[in-house]
Amino acid sequence: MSRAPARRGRPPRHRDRGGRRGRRHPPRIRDRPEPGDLGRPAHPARAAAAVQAGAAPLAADGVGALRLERLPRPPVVPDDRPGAHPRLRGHRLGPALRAVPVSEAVRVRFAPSPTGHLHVGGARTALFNWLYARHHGGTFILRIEDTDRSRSTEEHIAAILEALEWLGLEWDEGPPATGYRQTERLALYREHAERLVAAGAAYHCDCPPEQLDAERRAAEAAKVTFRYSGRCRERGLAAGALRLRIRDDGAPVVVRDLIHGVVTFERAQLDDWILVRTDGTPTYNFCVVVDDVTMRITHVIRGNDHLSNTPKQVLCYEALGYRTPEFAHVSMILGADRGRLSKRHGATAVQAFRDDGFPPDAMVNYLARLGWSSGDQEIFTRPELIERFDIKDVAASGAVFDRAKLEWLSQEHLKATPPARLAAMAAPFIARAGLPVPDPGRLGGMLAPFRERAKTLVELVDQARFYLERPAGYEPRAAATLLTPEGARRLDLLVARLETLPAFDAGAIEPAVRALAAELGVKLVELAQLARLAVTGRTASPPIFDVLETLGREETLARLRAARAAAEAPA
RNA sequence: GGCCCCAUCGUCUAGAGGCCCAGGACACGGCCCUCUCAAGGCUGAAACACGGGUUCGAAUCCCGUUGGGGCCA
Repeated sequence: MSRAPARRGRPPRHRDRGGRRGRRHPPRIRDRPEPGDLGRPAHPARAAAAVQAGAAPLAADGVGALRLERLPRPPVVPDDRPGAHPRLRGHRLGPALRAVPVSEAVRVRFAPSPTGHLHVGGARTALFNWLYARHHGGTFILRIEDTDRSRSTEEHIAAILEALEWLGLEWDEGPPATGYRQTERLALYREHAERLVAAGAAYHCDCPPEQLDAERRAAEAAKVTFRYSGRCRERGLAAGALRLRIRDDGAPVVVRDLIHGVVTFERAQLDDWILVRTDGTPTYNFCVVVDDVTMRITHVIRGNDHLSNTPKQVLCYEALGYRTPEFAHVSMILGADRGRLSKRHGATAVQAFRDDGFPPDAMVNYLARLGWSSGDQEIFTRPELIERFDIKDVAASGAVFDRAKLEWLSQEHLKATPPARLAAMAAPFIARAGLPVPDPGRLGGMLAPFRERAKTLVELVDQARFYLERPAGYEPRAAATLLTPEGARRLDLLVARLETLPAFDAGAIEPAVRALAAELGVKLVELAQLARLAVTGRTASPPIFDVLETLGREETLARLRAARAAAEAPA
């Protein structure tokens, strides 16, 4: 029996909206650069940066030539050209800050900390990166941020890789190759720190933590932002924590974000933050900048919780003489109470969903639709996601995780899964239940009718269980009304009819049973439910005549007789 | 506390000043189909957080309030 494709053919409908949208709104420069833009002279600053990057490409394992002079600040002009990025329209930007056409060289990364399992929020961030890379034919890089040695473990790393593999988010660069863990990149951080010091862009500070804490508390009491006093700025110390020297010129720090538009931070809110701690360990924000620079990341797509860190990082890029990547801060996934998603809201680990029997494609579909949309379409295959994904369609607001919708999508994907594939996906769950795994061909036939009845593979295997073993008992309430002396008589008649049937298939069984029902003067449902209970032990199953056919004559008769015996036994 | 982000049905979202007394989907209710359970078809209820402004016209732009979230070695 052929199944409708996942999309269930509702094609031209949303083309309306999409098409209309396409007509009414100017094409974005990311998609189609305006011809007029091509001849525009590049801004000197940008050109310089491009030359630097191009002339001295940095390998992931090397530093390359670093230039430490500052980029001149571009003049500020409104970016209201028709091709301007929709999220950046109307903002006042310098040309060097304007959206540039996406080149073929898109490089994105997912950088989890191995301090726990991969949770759905991280998975969605990884997915958006992956989709962006695949959509643009770019490179998806996996980097392990394991500088927090006390909480990072090999087990977590393995679990994260496993979860990503299960989701099908294969990475182009990353483990097991070396150079993609921060602990393997310490020399890089040291080198960059030294260069910053040599250029006078960073300085050492030996202010004791107690003093800084006191100042922090004082600032809080005075209801102002805590900023480092700058006491050690000009002391020329050779040791201590390393701080970035922020030029306090009063100009706001501008973060361009592909989801949030332009976000400005007052310079007065920023201070000379610490790049390297007194004990020599680099801080998170410093590592991220060095890593993203040396890995030549073009688009930083990450969680919203990093937006507040971004101005600091931007200043660090500038101090290093690098142009900043494009940023896209994806909203967080929330629990039903709109609070941060946590275990008390239910499962959050990707692997828990795998174990619950969700197909990876369904998980990917759900995660993609959480905060992203493309017209009215809900069900997407992987290629469709890659084709349609665009950061401009990612929502800026947080999204509540809704398991019910995931379950619906799961069923939709299950319905579109060919029997052979279904058998392969279900086999591990059958084995886990301690049941024998039939050969794939036969199993596929058994499981196919359950696709529209089960939300997960676990449910599916449970419902199909009667194919894999004889019922251990009968559903009590149904047994009380069906497995009676009258039921025993009917089972006898059923056995007699089926025994002599020339062909044992649904097409032959159904008329025989209908005829028997007519002769007995009972409704078909009486016999159907009786047979169903006898053969499956339950009151719900796929169409009973199909079930009998799949079970085969011998097994059917054996189960019918067993039920008859149970009906005769004293209740 | 300071700063930043966010705000359309219960949930995910569409929405780019008039196509909107707001569309789709999940979940929920009803009807149909039916050997059970599903699936499917039809259908119902359900939202622009609040207050100001701008405008002939605001879900949409601006300001504020409220609420939620995040960051602050």
